[in-house]
Amino acid sequence: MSLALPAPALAPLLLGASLTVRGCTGRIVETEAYTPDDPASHSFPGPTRRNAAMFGPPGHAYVYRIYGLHWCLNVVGLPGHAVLIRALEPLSGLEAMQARRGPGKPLCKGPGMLAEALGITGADDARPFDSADFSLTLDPPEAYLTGTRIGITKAADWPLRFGLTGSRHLSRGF
DNA sequence: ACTCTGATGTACT
DNA sequence: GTACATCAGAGTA
Repeated sequence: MSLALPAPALAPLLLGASLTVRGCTGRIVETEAYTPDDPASHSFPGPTRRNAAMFGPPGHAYVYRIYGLHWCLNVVGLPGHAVLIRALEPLSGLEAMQARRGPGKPLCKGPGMLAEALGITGADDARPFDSADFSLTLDPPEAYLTGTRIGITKAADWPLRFGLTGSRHLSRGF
């Protein structure tokens, strides 16, 4: 299945998918869609050095730093379209994730947390998801939740947040 | 449970 | 200088 899709179609398709990053695996339970005509999207102003991967080939990563401290992982679809991976259900490589996150901390309950748990940094920007380091196996859900995106001020009412129904691993409820 | 705030890098005005 | 696709810790209740 090609990932060359508009973000609002790709985001729910990625729910349920198994994401493996260098030996650690999690099931994607929460995503958000960002499109080129969306004022909240990094692609809105057009291509720049930072967002270059968002305009690159589909099925690659777009990784950026947020608030100076955390990394966030996206899957690129059509040019200018990307899907932010917001939460995972940890499946394997739990010890490595725990070691990177620290004892007692949630592993993948938010975009910054999952990037830290999986060891993702800016070095992974533009990395393809069919490489030795990254792999993605789709398993689209029968049903999913829709809501408004978190932590943005522009286009705050656009219903572009998606989650797996009933998951206990969402960053927040819907 | 909640609200407030500090940390910190980049891109923008 | 200001705004940010965030998280953790401290405080209040």
